[in-house]
Amino acid sequence: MAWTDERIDQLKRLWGQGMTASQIAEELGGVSRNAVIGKAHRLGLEARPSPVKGGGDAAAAAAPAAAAPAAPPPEKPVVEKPAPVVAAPKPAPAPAPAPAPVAATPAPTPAPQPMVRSIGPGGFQRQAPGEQSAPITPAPPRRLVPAKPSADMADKTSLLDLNDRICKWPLGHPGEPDFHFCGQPINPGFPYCLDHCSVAYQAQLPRRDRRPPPPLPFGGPRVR
DNA sequence: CCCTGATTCGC
DNA sequence: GCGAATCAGG
Repeated sequence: MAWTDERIDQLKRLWGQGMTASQIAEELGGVSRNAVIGKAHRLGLEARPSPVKGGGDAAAAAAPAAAAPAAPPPEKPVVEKPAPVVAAPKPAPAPAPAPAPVAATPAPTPAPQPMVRSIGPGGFQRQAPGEQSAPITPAPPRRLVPAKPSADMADKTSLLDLNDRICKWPLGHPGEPDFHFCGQPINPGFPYCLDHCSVAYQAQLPRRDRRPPPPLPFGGPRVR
């Protein structure tokens, strides 16, 4: 994979945004983490705080000092990554000069000027070049609700009701108010009742009778 | 072990 | 110029 102008530009932006070499490599595709680092150095991009560099104090004190005051270095999310689209979390800005809520300052709200952002592979909005604050407000923690908040749920099988004798087929989606499980007696040897076993398991057809899998959109998952 | 970036060096 | 191999800290 060659370093086209476009890819070099992308490398510069992502490196500047604080993405790790691994994340950038995954984003670009077709290159290794080493390739990204090597290219970054050849381009003369600003060095990052390295675990190896300096006498320990030099890198620990000097490097973050330059970048820390305004924006702390991004933390890597603890989220697992089944897909490469989880990359590029935006660092939370320092909370010190937190802008007052919009409701509290109704008077002089400047007209929102159109902000140009590109869209990443996962649908997230990339931070615009001059943009200082995180473009995406971190999702607030979900409100915790009792397992059975209402009478509607009284006879539903909740997560806490699950045991090895009842069907664990989920009905609805986690987080929704009526999310629950089937709860019927299981088909012995399976985690689901007979009905849901018939949904969960399908007889293996002979190869010649199988319908070829539909082509995945966008060329399918990346090859690594 | 995993991760990180830096550096080296053969191509 | 490129990037795998290697180093070395977290």
